[in-house]
Amino acid sequence: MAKRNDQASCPGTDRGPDSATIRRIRRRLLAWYDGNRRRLPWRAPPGRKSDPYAVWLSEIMLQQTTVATVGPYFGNFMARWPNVKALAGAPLDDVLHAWQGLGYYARARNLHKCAKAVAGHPAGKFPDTEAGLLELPGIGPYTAAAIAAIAFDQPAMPVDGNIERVTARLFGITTPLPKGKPEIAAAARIFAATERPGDFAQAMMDLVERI
DNA sequence: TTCCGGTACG
DNA sequence: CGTACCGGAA
Repeated sequence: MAKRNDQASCPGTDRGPDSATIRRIRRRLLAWYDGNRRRLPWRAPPGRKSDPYAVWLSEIMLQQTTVATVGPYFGNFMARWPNVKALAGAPLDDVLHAWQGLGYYARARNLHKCAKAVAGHPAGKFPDTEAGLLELPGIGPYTAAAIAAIAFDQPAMPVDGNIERVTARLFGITTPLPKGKPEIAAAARIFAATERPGDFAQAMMDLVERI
């Protein structure tokens, strides 16, 4: 990895926000988040460490359902299976039944499979890197980045359709999708390489509600 | 009623 | 790379 091979030889695709712009947007976004962050059951209070199990569980549920709907299900799961070991030890049928109403039952199966995989590890804990998380059942690129950032403060940025919209808005990127996707992804990625990756990710998520 | 969406799978 | 999954929202 001696040299960086960007698209300097490809005219028209090497655009990106300059560092001053990025710094300005960072400050603005974090300041906004510090004053407007949503209080969510799976979200740790400011300054406190979040529970990776809770973050993982919520992210899996939120893949397919709104915050309002997930709320009660998340509470039920946490009350019944407070940690990954408890969930791993539960009968699959119980998990599927508790999942009833959320849809995408393949994910409930993967949830259970993932819990068993994690609990089966020597450490019995979730991997704290994006790459490690990505290997687990039911965890794709988006969820791996979300958990890495929120639970472990790793420099990762989950990018879904909403984050794309927010990023495009923040950086004034007007290139229409899907053509502007690489440009937007590049901007979002720069965001992640900062000191408060978890807060950035959650700020982006919360900001969606205000756009 | 159509459209939308992370992930796994074909 | 396209499709299925399953409910909610438009």
